[in-house]
Order: sequence, then structure tokens, then C-alpha cells
Amino acid sequence: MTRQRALILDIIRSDKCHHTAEEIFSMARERMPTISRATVYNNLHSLEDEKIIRRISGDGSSDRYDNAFIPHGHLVCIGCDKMTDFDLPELDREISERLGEPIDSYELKVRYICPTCRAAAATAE
Amino acid sequence: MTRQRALILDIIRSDKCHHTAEEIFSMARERMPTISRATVYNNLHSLEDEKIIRRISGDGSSDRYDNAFIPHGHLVCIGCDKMTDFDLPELDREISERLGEPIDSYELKVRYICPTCRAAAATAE
DNA sequence: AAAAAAATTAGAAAAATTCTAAAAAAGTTT
DNA sequence: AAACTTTTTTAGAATTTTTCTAATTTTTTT
Repeated sequence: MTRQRALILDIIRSDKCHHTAEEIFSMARERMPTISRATVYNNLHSLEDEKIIRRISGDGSSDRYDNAFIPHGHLVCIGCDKMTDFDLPELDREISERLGEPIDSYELKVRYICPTCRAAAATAE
Repeated sequence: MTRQRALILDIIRSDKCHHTAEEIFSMARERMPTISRATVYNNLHSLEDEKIIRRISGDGSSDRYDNAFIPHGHLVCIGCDKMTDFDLPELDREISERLGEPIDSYELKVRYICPTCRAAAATAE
């Protein structure tokens, strides 16, 4: 485990929200000014392969990275684009049952209108 | 509806498998040699906004586009990377129930080992 | 401590996507 | 169907995102 790798992992773990590779690179730079962009990308890839982190595809924009402890989905508001975690206990087992085969992992993104945006829309009428 | 838009839509609809923007651009070029890359991107974006097609995030590689008729998930084999459709009747309703709010749409990608790769792995032992 | 293996670096290169302003096509109005 | 307005397309440059490269540095193994 190199210092660079530990730093990248720490950045991902110490923040609830999900960052892009470029954001992680900037944050890493602040704490280790010589770290290279390639190192960030290399580590994001290897950490993902080892299932220590997860890549969440950014709808349109860049992909984001998330701690991979417990399987969960993501809610994305179509109004404000904010992304939040969405606990889905047993969904992995359920998918596997529906499929009739074991699965490795899943990625679920749900688009909806978040309570804040819905309230704002209701007020605007 | 311009000829370009119709062509792009036809390419997406007349093929079971899911193509990237660049692939769609090349295929469109074969049938309309003057079509511009920007037109392909513009239309993919607008068709997606109008929910006529769906963007499926490519894990790592480029995003792919899919006909958006019925909600369904995607199976991606971690061995051969092949992507296939996965029917999940009522999953949208179920997600909405678990969330306690209406949803707009969902995107589910399930990573697993496809029967072919599993058989190959079993033979190799 | 020396040797071997693995990871990092800087920056170039490649790939993917967006932007721009002019031209063309589509849709509207009379 | 001519004149007008609006929308879309075009080509290519620009930008953004990601990967590659080969020389160093760091880490691990012997």
C-alpha cells in the first residue's frame, strides 16, 4: 500500500458524496502536491477491480467513485442532479433469484424528483 | 423530424445490441456520408431527454444507447464483457414502493458470469 | 544490502465530447 | 408557393476526459 493509494482511498472514504476522478485528483494534489493524474487513475482502476471502491456512472458527466462496503443504489434527482445513497437490503439476493444465477454485483441508479425540488415545484404553481 | 434524426433512431432501434455514440456515428456515416458527429451527439442527447432512447453507462468504456420502450435492466458478464437485456417486470413499481415516492426511471446493471464463461471456466479446471 | 518487482511521475497522446458560427432544412404564415 | 421564422445541421476547432510511455522512485523480496 503506497502513500498515494492510501490518500486516494482516504479521500473517497472520508466524504459522503461521490467525486469524479478529476475532483479526487485535485483533492489529492492539495495534500500531496506531486501526485500524478495517472496515479489517481491507476489507483481508481485497481481499487475498483479489487472491489474496494465502486464506480458510479455519471449520467452524461464524468463517473464518480464510492466506497464499496455495502451494496446500495443511488437516487439522482432530475431537478437538481444531486445524488444520494439508497439502501436496498436484499436486492442483490432478489436479483439473483429472478435471474436464476448468482450475481457478482449490481449498480442501480434511480431517477426521481427529490422532496426539495418537488416542494419547490408545488410552490411555484 | 429530420432525416438525420430518423436515421439515428433507426440505427438504435434496428439492432439488438447497444452501441456507443462513436459506433452510431460510423454506422450513420455509411448511410449518410455527410452527417456530422455533432448531429449524432445532439440527437442522442435530445432523444434521451425525450425518453425515446436510454443511455446505458459503459463501465469504464463509452456509454451506450438503447431503445427505451419497456423498462429493463442489463446483464454484463465480467468475463467477456457482453451486455444483454434483463427483463424485470414490476421492478420500477417495487423500487417506488421501497422508496415511498414515485420514480421517473431506473437504470440497473448487474455484473455476473454468463453461462458461456462459466462453462468455459469449469472446463479449464 | 542487493536485486527484482511494482508503483509513481510528468507530460504527451489519444479518445470522447462539446462548442461555434455559418449554411441548410423544416415548419409557419400569408 | 413565396417569404419569413425557427430549428437543425455542418465542419472543424476547442475542450474535457482518459490512457499511455518510458524514466525514476518506492516497495518488496532474497
